Amino acid sequence: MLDIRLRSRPGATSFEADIKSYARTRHWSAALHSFQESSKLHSHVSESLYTSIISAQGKGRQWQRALALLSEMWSAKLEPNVISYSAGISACEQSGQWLQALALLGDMPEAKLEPDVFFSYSAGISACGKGEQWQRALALLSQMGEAKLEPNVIFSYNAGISACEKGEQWERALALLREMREAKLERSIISYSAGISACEKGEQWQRALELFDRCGRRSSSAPSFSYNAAISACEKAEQWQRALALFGQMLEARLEPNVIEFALPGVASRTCDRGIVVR
DNA sequence: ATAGGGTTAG
Repeated sequence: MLDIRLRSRPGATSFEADIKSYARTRHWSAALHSFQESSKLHSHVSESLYTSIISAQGKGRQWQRALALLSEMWSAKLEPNVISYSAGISACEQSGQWLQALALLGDMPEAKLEPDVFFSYSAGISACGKGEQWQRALALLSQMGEAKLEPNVIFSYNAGISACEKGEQWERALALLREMREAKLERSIISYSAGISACEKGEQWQRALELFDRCGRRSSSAPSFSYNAAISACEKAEQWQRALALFGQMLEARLEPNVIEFALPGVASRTCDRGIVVR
């Protein structure tokens, strides 16, 4: 009996668990609803719970809600910290609201918070990239340099390369890769993949393949991304033999191509009809 | 001790 009553009015921890599991399973509005219930029942809602729910709103592309929750924190006498702000910036980024993302980033010093290289800046740079604001993305990158936000700027560099890619600035993307090398920053498979994609958009398939060779395409983190970008570059340049060769290499390396990778070299219909590999 | 996002293809 007692158990049932306890369950019908769950405590804070149970709400937290519920909310997080809703967020994991992408039930954003259920997460928010659960959160609102929990706010009603408990006088105190933790910063971390607010941050989780802000993040969940971002994933559900509900940037207005995310921003509203962030300002609600102040009225609830909670102090949003770097993590809360980063979640907010990220929410704006995911919703394509680069201006809002930059506004939040700019608000941080006023709240006596120092933007974090790992998340605040990279989310802001990504937001600019998505909004086709590569100049602003690069401005943020150099702003970080001035603020001496070293050494782990790899994430931000990668976001910057991607911003150049989206803005069709392949030369600048390559320049960033070079800068990374000079600064002795580790260029991950992600850095290279973003660079390859930039070359692809700029119709520089030879350069794309050069980068592909350089990145080693070993099974580090997500090698299929770099294969994908390289195959796509060949496909755009009508280098179908090369695209097929890369595709073959992918199979040899025991990477499982997905449907799109099948489609790219123009072999999709034949191979897929025979039901090979694709699941 | 509890939260936060670095890439791509169609």
